[in-house]
Amino acid sequence: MVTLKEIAEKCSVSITTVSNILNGKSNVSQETKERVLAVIKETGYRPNYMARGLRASKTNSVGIIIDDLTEFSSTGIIDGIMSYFEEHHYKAILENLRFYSKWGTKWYHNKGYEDAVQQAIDEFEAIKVDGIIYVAGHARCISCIPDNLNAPLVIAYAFTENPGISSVEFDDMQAACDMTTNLIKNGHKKIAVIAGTQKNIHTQRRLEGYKKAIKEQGLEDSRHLKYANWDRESGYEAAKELLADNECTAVFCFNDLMAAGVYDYLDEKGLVPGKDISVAGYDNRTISQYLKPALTTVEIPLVDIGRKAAELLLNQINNPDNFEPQQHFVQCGIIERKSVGKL
Amino acid sequence: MVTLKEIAEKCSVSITTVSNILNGKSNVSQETKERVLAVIKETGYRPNYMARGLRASKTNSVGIIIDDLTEFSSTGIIDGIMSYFEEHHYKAILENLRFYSKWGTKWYHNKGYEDAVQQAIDEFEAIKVDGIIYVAGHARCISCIPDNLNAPLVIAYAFTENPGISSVEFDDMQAACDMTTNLIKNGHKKIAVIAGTQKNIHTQRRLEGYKKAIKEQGLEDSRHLKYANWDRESGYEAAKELLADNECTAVFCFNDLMAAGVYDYLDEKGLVPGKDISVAGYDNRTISQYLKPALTTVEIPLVDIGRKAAELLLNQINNPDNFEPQQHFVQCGIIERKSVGKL
DNA sequence: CTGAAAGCGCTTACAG
DNA sequence: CTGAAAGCGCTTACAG
Repeated sequence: MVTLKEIAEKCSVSITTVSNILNGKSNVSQETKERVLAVIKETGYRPNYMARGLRASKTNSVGIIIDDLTEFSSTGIIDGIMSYFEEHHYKAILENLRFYSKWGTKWYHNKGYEDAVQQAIDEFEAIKVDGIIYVAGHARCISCIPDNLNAPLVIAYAFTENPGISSVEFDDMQAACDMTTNLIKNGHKKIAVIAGTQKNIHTQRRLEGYKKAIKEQGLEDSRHLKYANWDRESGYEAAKELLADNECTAVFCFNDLMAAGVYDYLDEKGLVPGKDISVAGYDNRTISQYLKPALTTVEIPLVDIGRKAAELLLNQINNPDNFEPQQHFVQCGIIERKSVGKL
Repeated sequence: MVTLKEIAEKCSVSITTVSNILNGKSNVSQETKERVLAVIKETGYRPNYMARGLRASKTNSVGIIIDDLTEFSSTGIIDGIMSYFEEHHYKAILENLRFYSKWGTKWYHNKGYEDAVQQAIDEFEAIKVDGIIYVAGHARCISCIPDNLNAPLVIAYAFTENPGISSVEFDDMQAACDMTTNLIKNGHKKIAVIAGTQKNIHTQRRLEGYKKAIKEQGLEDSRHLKYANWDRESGYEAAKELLADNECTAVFCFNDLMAAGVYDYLDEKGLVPGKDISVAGYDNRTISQYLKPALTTVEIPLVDIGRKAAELLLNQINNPDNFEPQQHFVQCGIIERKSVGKL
């Protein structure tokens, strides 16, 4: 490994001068600069990251902590974060907590998880990252972020009650409202809803959005509501109960997986989604365009969430003193496909 | 930030002693050890990663370079890599090259990509990782790995002609052979194949497997072969041409996306997959179980590929002198669902 | 414009 | 069992 010292010797200058050139200081003569730069190029010299990080306070790197990389939302958000930092010449390092893989879907009941988060933050601080982004696997109030952080931290896909920490989420409530309104505008007056698990924040927000739309459009609140488990089977079971009385002309599922379960039920009954009964999903997962007919659903702007989180973090890094923590909400879009029919 | 020096002062011992305790050296009295450990705990001291890395040669961290995180194969492989290293107390750092996102599916025609790989390797060497895993987005011969590596490197999901570098892939040929045999055992004698792009290595290997099975089972090579583009539309188009003459009773698609295209075509014709015509896929992507009927396909053991790559790398790190580079092939499984019927 | 020197927080022979 | 000292490769006042 070539070092500063060797470059300095080769050029017969001091290491200070080489360092100054490397760091774009202006106090070096054009002649030496060119000479040194040539040698640097020729030797393939790269500054030692450890030494630099040890000495300087800034490492130009940020840490990303992620609940679980295999969650459907993760890669999009990370891609957004990484694209933003790439543009701004920051290095992004990923720490994957693997909560779902290790502990299943109910991992947040496992108290050990807070220690794991704490430890990940500690490690990033030990590595001296300039900032940290915590990417959650689902919306929730995150209470395990310590107060005495050495580096700025922003939360993506969840929030916190700590007033000093920024977060970026998507506008879950409004998207659910928009989708419901869309259903109503298509002539549906009795809309069943297959919600997620009852205490889940996504469930609560989407339900709120649904109710808002119902109210705005002057409809009555449906009694056709089932809490389900976010998966295909529970969607199927819920459909079986909800649609038995033939009262509803549409079903709003709070995710695409449960919508697939509704398709299963309809299939079994010889009913066609979008024709006999309309169904709407949420998430715009890949499967939604492979279902037949293709599923009308809500698109969550994952990449934008990632980019926005990165932007907030970078602002905070660059203005540690006069930044304003903010709770940012990115808007979702409705993807209209073939599963919602006009009445 | 608490430092070694502060701990030492608090305990009235030298920093050497504290360092020795931290690194599990045995030459410390039980009494001092306990006293120091207590203070370390109390102060929440964490060793400075930079300082340690600068001084010691080993950082207990590895770098993962990935063509593109958003490829379907990426998260599984990475999850495998990270689980292995977590068990062995290594830190894994991810660098996402974002080739597909930046340059589309044909990015490897873009010569700039080799520089990007080179640069990623350089950066990891500057960070002083103990080793590097390169996770490819699709199988190919990787020729841009420099010879003068400072850290061991292993390739996952692709290979190289450099004899000193280990790689781990899956047995593409054998899986295609197995799937074809499965089709034949179900009574199919005329099997159409919708291959991927012609020069692609997956295409070549799968074709080889298909031919091997045909030969082993004493069948004649089918004339019903189309090269397609790996996507749904091209699968649809290929099906249209291949199935027009009603000669084939089954179609083997070299990925699930194209199989979905075949479903589209069959649907249009009022034909039922698995009943009127059998169809097999490859990859076992999420969509394959949401297609109707559920798609019989090849499962690629992504997590195993990741874990194996991690294992090979760790072996090489621990035995830099007497390790044997190897080309490892992980076996695939066949997932039998509903799209293949018995004749 | 240039360089000698201190120091970032550790680890590692080495001496006692 | 314990510690003084050198040194990893840089950056940063500071002096000239």
